[in-house]
Amino acid sequence: MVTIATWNVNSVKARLPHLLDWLKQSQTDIVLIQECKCETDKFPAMEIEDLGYNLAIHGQKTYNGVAILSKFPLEDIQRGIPDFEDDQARYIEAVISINQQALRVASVYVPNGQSVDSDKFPYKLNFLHHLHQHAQTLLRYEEPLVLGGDYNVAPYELDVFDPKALDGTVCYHPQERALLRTMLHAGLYDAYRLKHPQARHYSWWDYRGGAYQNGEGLRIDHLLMSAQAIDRLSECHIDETTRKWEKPSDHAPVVATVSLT
DNA sequence: ATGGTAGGCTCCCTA
Repeated sequence: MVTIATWNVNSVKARLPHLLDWLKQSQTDIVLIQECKCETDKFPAMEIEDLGYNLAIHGQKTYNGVAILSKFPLEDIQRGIPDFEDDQARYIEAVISINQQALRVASVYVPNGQSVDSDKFPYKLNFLHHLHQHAQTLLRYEEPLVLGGDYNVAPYELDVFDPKALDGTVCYHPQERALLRTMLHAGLYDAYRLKHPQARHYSWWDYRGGAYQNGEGLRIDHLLMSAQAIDRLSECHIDETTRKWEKPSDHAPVVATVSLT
């Protein structure tokens, strides 16, 4: 059994104690993290390596930044979506060898978009378009594939606390939901939703307005898997433990267990 | 109620 998680940590330096504690207690094999908010050479690599992880980092100062933590060896590291010019560090991909079997993974941080009338919103749609194009390329390999990350999109009504009020706002706008659902209809499977078809469980809660205490969240962090990976999925859950800790990330980890021999 | 909180970094931007 191999466990794989995605977690937007909102600053790897500010969240290092939480990250280390969570890694120790959860013993997750592969962790895809987003919003590291630090340059590659300033990444707290030693503390994480000391817990037995290999690292692939695509860092950036102040904003963005993604990384892959893996107890198995990492190969063929790719930074950025191929054929997509982007000065923001939002995508890193690697091949993980597990008992001579290849599992391709990526840590993805889709732009938030800020608001629908912002110029960041078309950038978000363009990013999703290129992510979809690249996913199509990867799916043609017919391998176990996990594209995990903060997608900043809640695909269905069940994924937001107030679908009527939020309809048309960023993270729940028809255009971005359509783009994410295009990926889901083109051969990628949403691991959490597959295992919990009716559950209303969120992965992100705004820091503002006591959103977590009020149960006002969105399910925007996803583990999207190819058929070859989803066929081996035995379990998937959202781990709210860390969201209850002092000074938490606004996101909770999404964790899947896959049987790879 | 056009706010609220958090992180990084600079007196503001992003989420």
